[in-house]
Amino acid sequence: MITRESIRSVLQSEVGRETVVFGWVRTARASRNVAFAAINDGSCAENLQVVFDRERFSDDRLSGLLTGACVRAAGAVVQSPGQGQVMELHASTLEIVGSVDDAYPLQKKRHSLEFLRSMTHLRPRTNTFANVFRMRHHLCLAIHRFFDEEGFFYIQPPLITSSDAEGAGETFQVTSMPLTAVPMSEGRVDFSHDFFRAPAFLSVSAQLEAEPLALALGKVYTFGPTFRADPSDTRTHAAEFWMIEPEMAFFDLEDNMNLIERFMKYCARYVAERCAHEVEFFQTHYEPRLGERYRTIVENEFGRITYKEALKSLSEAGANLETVPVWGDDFTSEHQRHLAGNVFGRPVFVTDFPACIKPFYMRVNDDGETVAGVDLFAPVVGELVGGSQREERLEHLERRARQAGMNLETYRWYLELRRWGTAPHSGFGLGFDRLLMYLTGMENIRDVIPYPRAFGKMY
RNA sequence: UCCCCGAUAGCUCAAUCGGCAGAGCGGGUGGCUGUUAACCACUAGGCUGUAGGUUCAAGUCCUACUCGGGGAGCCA
Repeated sequence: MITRESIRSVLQSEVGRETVVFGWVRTARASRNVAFAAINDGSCAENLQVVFDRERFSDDRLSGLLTGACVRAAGAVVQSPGQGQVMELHASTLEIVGSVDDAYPLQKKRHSLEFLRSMTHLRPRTNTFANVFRMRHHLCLAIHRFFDEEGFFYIQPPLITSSDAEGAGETFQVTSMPLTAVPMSEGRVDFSHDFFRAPAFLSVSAQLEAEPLALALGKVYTFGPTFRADPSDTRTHAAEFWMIEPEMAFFDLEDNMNLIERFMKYCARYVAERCAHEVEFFQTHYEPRLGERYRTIVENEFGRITYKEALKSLSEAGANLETVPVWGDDFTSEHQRHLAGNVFGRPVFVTDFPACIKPFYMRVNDDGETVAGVDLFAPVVGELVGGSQREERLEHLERRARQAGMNLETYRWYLELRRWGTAPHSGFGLGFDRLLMYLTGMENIRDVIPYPRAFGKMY
């Protein structure tokens, strides 16, 4: 058994005792009488300064104390006479657990995020990525806590599905057939030889699978990976990302929006409290207005306008925009940023979109031409959430599915939910990694995911 | 997929009109010092992304490609 105390624990404890720490050297420097090493073990953002008395430690023993080396140090926790830290470890023993050679790529100085992206195995050792991944953990917990406190049940939908979830994006196909010799029959792929004896895909959304659970358990949420084969090569798209998809029986669109807003406020408050050091770090190094962003989320009510009102607002801004949308257009990222950034200066809900630009499952409004859908646009990052009240009336749902050219037989189970004990219900989807971008200020989704998968690239 | 920008030492970047390849950091050596991305001196380190072309001369201009970044579209 390895005896060891985390640096987090050391820094939170009292001075005047012996301990043992392990960690990676961030910086090291030697003076005539003493040598210093700042070591970090990932348990917290702060380094522990370890001091070596040079009468006790020969030059030879200290020579392995290089940036990146993994070390074990034992000694006394003492008050630091220096300025930069409250306490430090006065070492009695030093062991180089894992040495480094001079090819170790991480240096004391700042590296570009692009450079670090090329080494996903090493970048967690930098302050930036350690902070991102620590916050990622806390945000996950915030999400589970929020839904638990709200009376939701956490469900795990299948990742392999038989449907290609209408409208949600391109799918990755899953097969056990050899691609070099795909069984064919009458010019078509013969799926009777495939693993499931039918085409199978990686899930692009858990919504359709979550609805039946909501119509039994009341309030449920999913939180897991989603796969999209969209050839979108942008800083906000990943081929594999995590989504939060709550689904609630007896929720109309307004209930839905209220929930989204409570969710966002809860997450921001939770992270601001639990990750105060990390938030401060990101504010200092990446987004000077991050604190303001948190305050805006927590303290202000989100904006709420309809698609129609948004169109009006955008046409008034006309000259300042590249394009002005007309009825039936989807909003571009420029429109989203304008509404959230310039018009409201805070996250804003846009509701009641034309039916023709939204999927078949969104509930048709009384006007017959719009649907009870909602998007949440945030300043800087654009669309964060997409949701809707679901169409619970069988005849409406069938009509819209037919209009969309869908094979009703494939969705028979989905339609049966409306045939037997249907109920008004709503839900939404939120991109977890984008939320993390919003709360860290990181501007590329590839910098908030440990091993990003993107169009044309596996890091 | 389209548009724009970029690629120079291990890293971050300079290099004027096309005219000798530079600095800081990191590495090595020495000095100084309870130091804080320590500091000072010296030192090693380069087929300027790849392949062609123009020119007396190309890091610099032209073409193609590769890789990286940003934007658009689509979405979360």
